Amino acid sequence: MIVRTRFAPSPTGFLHIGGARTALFSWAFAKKNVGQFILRIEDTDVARSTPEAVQAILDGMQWLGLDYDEGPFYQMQRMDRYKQVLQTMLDAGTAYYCYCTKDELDALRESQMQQGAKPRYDGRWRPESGKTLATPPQDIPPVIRFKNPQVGNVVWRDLVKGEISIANQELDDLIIARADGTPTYNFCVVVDDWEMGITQVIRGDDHVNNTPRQINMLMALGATIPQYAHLSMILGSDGQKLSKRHGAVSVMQYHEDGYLPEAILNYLARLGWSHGDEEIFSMQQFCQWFDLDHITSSAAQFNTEKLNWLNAHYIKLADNNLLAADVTERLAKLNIKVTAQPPLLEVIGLYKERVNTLNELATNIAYFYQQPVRDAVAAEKHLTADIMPAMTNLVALLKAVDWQPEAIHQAINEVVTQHALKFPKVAMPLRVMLTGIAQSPSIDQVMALLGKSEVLSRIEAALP
RNA sequence: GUCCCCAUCGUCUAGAGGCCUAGGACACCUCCCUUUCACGGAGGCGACCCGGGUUCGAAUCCCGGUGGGGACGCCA
Repeated sequence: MIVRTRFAPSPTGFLHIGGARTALFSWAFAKKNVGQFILRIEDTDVARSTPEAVQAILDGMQWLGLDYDEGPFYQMQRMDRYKQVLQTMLDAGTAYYCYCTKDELDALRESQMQQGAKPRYDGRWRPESGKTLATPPQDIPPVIRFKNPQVGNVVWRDLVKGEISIANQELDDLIIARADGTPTYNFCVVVDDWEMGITQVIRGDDHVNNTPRQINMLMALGATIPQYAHLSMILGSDGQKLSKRHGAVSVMQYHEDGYLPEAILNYLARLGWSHGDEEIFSMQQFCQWFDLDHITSSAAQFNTEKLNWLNAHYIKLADNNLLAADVTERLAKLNIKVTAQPPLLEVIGLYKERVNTLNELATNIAYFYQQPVRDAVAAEKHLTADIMPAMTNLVALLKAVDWQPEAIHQAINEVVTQHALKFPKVAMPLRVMLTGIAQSPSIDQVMALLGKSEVLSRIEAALP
């Protein structure tokens, strides 16, 4: 049988890091098994779904390179089909109308909670042989409920958590269609997973409790039951649950912040899954290795340091032309225009091994294209009066230098010797004068790239 | 409250009864490299939640406890 997996986000917000990992694992599982990966937008919550959110999800998937073989399907466009199935269930007696109002239900829930019981529908409109139902009120539009079995257990072997068993007694008759006739999530999922031929449902572990209900509905419909794999959640760096209010950020925010998709993907792959001691690998490699057996069943905490490490790694590997295009845009956002000189490709070559993010890369090289922003602490420490004679001397020497790193280095050395100093004693003030800060790559290389006239003018501007 | 799930260094993890004196990675510390900061290299610190069982032998299996998380919507 062909493996078919799906990612089924609801468009009520952006694609966040947890959703991205779920998508990644579903995608990888399909790739690994030469199957198909389907994208399905679960937009039945009309009140909260937005076209912007749909777009944000699509953008996120695209940025990460998570391509799908089918879809995106939109549940709102499948209404007719859901209603057909609903009618079938009504006819078969596996679903029924319920005339309870929301207020009635709220009151019921509250009293059950107060008694320490699990809040659940009490079945007052559930048809039973020998039971006489009240007369349906004319003024209340009914919802449709699924007639869940009341005895026995629902048991399935979860592909990551192992055998899970839940008693039907714990389940109530859930609403599968609202009073306005629109079907609800649990019902649409069942119909779609069934009709789209999903073989493995890979999703967040907050769906574990929905699974027995879905299995019951699938059985009521005579459908094939897919396998389930429930992924544990990703916690924020502080160990707390990620939520819209707390720490959850869009994957596109990582783009903004200067992370490469390769780094995000590699990081996410290792968050909850492992292949021995492997830490760094391509998506191609990941798709060959990926399996459900090596997924951790416990929650994982997000760790920016490790992401940074991976990002730094992938920046080192990245093509300079790609980095140049990206960094040019980032600099433009800072109102810095990249000019032909110094050559951006060379500047990037000098800096790509020293940064964690593309934003860092952009801000670190900004001084090549605008006057340096001087750090007060560095200036106070290194731009001391006693060094100025040497710097003045350096300017004179540099004017005659053939502008190559070696020659520049020699000129500095000459000043060092003449003034009986150590190399850093000259290099550090130079660094601050040219870059504004006390850290940079080899100063002669920086100077070579910056260009003779610019170097001279920056030093002279810094001289008393 | 009820049900479900989870538990190895600070963090991500390896671990399928003897290979474990518990391995790797990030972070941290030290040293080396050095022209500052990084990069890189070499070391170091650091964990099996607790208690019972099963077994010749348990991080691994079972039970209980504790702790954490999730679910209990006319949300998904």
